[in-house]
Amino acid sequence: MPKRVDHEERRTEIAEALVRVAGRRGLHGVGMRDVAAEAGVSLRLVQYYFETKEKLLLYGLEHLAAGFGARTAARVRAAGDAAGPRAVIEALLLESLPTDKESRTFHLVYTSYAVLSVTDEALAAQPFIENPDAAEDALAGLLRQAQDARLVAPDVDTRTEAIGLLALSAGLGTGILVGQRSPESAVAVLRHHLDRIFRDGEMRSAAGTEGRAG
Amino acid sequence: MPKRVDHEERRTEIAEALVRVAGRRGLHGVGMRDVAAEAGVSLRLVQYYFETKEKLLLYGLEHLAAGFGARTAARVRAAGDAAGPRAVIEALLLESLPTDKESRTFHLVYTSYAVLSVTDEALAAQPFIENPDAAEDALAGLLRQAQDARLVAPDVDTRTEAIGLLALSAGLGTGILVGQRSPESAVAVLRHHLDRIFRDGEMRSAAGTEGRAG
DNA sequence: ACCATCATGGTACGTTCGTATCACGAAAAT
DNA sequence: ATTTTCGTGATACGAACGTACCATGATGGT
Repeated sequence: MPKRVDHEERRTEIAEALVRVAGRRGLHGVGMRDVAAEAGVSLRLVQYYFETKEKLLLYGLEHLAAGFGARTAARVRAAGDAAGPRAVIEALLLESLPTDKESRTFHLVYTSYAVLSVTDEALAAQPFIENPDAAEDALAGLLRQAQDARLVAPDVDTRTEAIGLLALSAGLGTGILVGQRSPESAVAVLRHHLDRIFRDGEMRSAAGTEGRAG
Repeated sequence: MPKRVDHEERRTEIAEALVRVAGRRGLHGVGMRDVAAEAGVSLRLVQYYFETKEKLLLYGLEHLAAGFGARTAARVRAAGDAAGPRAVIEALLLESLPTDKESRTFHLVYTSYAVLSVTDEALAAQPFIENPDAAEDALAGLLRQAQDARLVAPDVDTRTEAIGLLALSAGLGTGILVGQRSPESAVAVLRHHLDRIFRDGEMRSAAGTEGRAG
């Protein structure tokens, strides 16, 4: 047999080529031939590793989501070493803003997938439910953690606040994507809301501490 | 000449057919023939009233945006007769949530357009900047108005809050669209944030009134 | 050394899409 | 009454797309 290539690695390369061309020309209008050319392989090869386009798209979505998860985890880990919950939360939310070109590509393609999944039942809407739910749980946990550390007021509904922050950052992200809003202003708005949550926490928990512990 | 048909009316009918089929099968994968069949006319007719597909898509976007604007204005007008700024703002924000099927279609197709506009330069990104900017101005104005009526604390940055509310509602809308979130919970989150803005206003402006006016 | 199998290339096929072309009836203009 | 222009239909065309098919080196197993 020939050189016994690593299939998974090859699939990854092709999937990344798919994401690249989708970031340039849009997920619509990306064809097998485009992916093949971008990956530097023949059309047959793309067919070989992914038998059908649908499977290619599905794998591309999984790869995209996995990459985002890893990037976010790395960013959170990097921020979580020294700083407190606020920094971790900020890192988590800022990662989901299309600030640099790489992040821009991710958000564009991911949003394209999300829109596609509404009408194309083949593209499971599962990732678009599970992943946000996981993020929501994580963020709610971090907020609760901050609440325990008296950085956030005890009467704050961490679940609702987590939902709101994620939806806010998603909305700001699309605003950046379509060119309506600058990344800087989006970051400012996001920080403003974080300030609100954490500032209120300081004030009220300080008052609460006085009342309770003298 | 034959029956001298109203061009604009015909274009509207076809554009609405476009939106309908786009809501069912997605904006991608909507072809001239599909639109023609949905509108109950021949392919040639679609070509006749819109020479090219690009022009059809553009007109469809304009029609969609105009319809949304009219619907929002009507809803705001209906709410603005009796109630205060809070009700008006709530009406404005709730209209931009895909609660019923009609609104769902609008949001899906509009979002599809937005995603398209990022890569297809033909589809002007203009509507996706101008319209949100207008909504932002309107909402900021309403908040300022509420601030003048002492319903919102004077130290609230109305512009930032308007941006945040709109981004929040956009993000919640996508969450509903992909099936991650129920319309009810989205409405609850939105109301929660409105409560926060207006509740803080009552408390602080009451305190401020005592301090200033005794 | 042989052979079965893996990796890869080239290419053809059927479909669908947007667009262009040809054709014709019908009514306003003259 | 004729002519010209408008509205509409049917259909053809070229391109692009996803997929299928055939071919062929290369190499690990025996």
